[in-house]
Amino acid sequence: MHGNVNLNVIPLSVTGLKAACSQCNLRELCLPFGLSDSEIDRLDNLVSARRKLKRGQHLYRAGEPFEAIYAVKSGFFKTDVLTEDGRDQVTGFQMAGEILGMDGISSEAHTCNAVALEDSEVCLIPFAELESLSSEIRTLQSHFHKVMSREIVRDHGVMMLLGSMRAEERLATFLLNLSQRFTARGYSPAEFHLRMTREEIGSYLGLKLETVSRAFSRFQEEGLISVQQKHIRILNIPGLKIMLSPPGARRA
Amino acid sequence: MHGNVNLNVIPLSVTGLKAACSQCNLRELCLPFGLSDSEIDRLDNLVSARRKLKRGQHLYRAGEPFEAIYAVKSGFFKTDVLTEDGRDQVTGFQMAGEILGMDGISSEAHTCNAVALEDSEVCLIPFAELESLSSEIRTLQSHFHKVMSREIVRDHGVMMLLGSMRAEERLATFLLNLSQRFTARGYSPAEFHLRMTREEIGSYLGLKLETVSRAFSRFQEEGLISVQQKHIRILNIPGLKIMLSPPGARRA
DNA sequence: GCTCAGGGTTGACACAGATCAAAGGGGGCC
DNA sequence: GGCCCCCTTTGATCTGTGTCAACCCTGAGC
Repeated sequence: MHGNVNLNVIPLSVTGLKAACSQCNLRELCLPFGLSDSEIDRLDNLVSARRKLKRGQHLYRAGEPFEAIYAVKSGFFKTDVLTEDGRDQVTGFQMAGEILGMDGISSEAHTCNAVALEDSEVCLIPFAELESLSSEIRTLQSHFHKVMSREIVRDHGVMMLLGSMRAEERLATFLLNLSQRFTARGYSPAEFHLRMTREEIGSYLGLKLETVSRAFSRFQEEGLISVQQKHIRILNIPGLKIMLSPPGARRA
Repeated sequence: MHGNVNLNVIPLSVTGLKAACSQCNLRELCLPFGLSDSEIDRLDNLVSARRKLKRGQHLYRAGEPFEAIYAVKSGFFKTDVLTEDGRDQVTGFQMAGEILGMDGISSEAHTCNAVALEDSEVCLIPFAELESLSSEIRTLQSHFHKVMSREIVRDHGVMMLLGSMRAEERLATFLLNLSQRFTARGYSPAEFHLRMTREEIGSYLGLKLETVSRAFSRFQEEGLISVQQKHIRILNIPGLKIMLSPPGARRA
């Protein structure tokens, strides 16, 4: 049902049909973390398919039946939720090694939309089979629980950000978080391309796009970062970290 | 390690040492949901102890080692997270049948504080044993995953609230959410006591206590609710629901 | 190479909610 | 039963961010 468009457009996606966690350089970040070689082989049988998405394509939409979770193999995603009255809120950005779709477990239907922000590839993990296997492999069960729990902790961090930080603190937190996640994946901590628009950043941070833009400009004026459209270079990481405390505390 | 103070103060808490999910009127809301009688008996062996807390006592604190999750048997809790610079953010309020502590799974240490807002009682569920049992009882495993997922979905709702609602929409959402949860527990949908202060409500909703107080006053002027300190009566539930759309959409 | 559309930046102004301040009121504790 | 502290309410003012608007830049498509 899902994926037809994609398969038509990119027949070569069959190349990667076998997911092969055992061969994947993300396995230490992703679901296989902590498993033995033989356990990873069993996980390989479960993670049976990949799916390629073009920029702008939906991986799933709110309301669709939930059947699988997804591990980002490459690329970049956003998730967002909509209210009846049309407002939407970006709830997260996901990069390689991160898991998408766990919100759907509770009601057996997805509760948010997941959209590729660049051409991307995901590994499809059928959820019923994951539950079966995790009741046999205790390390897998335990690690999956940790992945879900980490999502809860991450959400609490976002609540903190939205509930009690000012605009520049939010943006600094966001940039440092990206930096840290890129670093964990072997990329530069200081230089990266944003895959999302100012509006999407704003939605995630509870700000309007103009406020995001002004905060970028201000950081640039202060020599903390250099911004050229979506290309960001962090010039002064400690300086950015100082932005995380409220202005009062900073001057004191 | 934890709980010493409590045990010293209230020796009678031993009364409830055996938790007995099978006898609990919350079992349809709580972890045992969907289990057969014989499965519930096995869960009973696992949920081996209860713990009583006086108002203001901590169930756990950020940084403490994580060993168990807790089901609220009676009473009312808040959870909050702190930043280094001393700001805190209430991340949730928990009532009977709800599960506390899942944030601690990921790092094997609690990442937030849980505080009783009134004299309360929880059932202690040792996590390692829960994982063991859930790999044997598939319905338990599946239900536990749903409970964690529901927490993620709830967090997304809070992110939506914090990221894109105005003060009165936030408070209306909050009141309707409480109303709905009290209803599910057999209490009145329209009349209840708030267990938390205006400041705690404000922290949860990303507002200052004065703003919360003013929004209460405004709802009262408009005849939507009646407020006497912590006693709330909702007079016009449909009217409150209309507050959930932004003012522009309301008048249109 | 030009045009066009969508994203981004910047400025002026408005306003929701924060901040500061002062005064009531209720519940817990002695 | 009385006192005191904390919570709450309300008013006045301030300010960070939203809103509205104009313009610029860049990259895609013709």
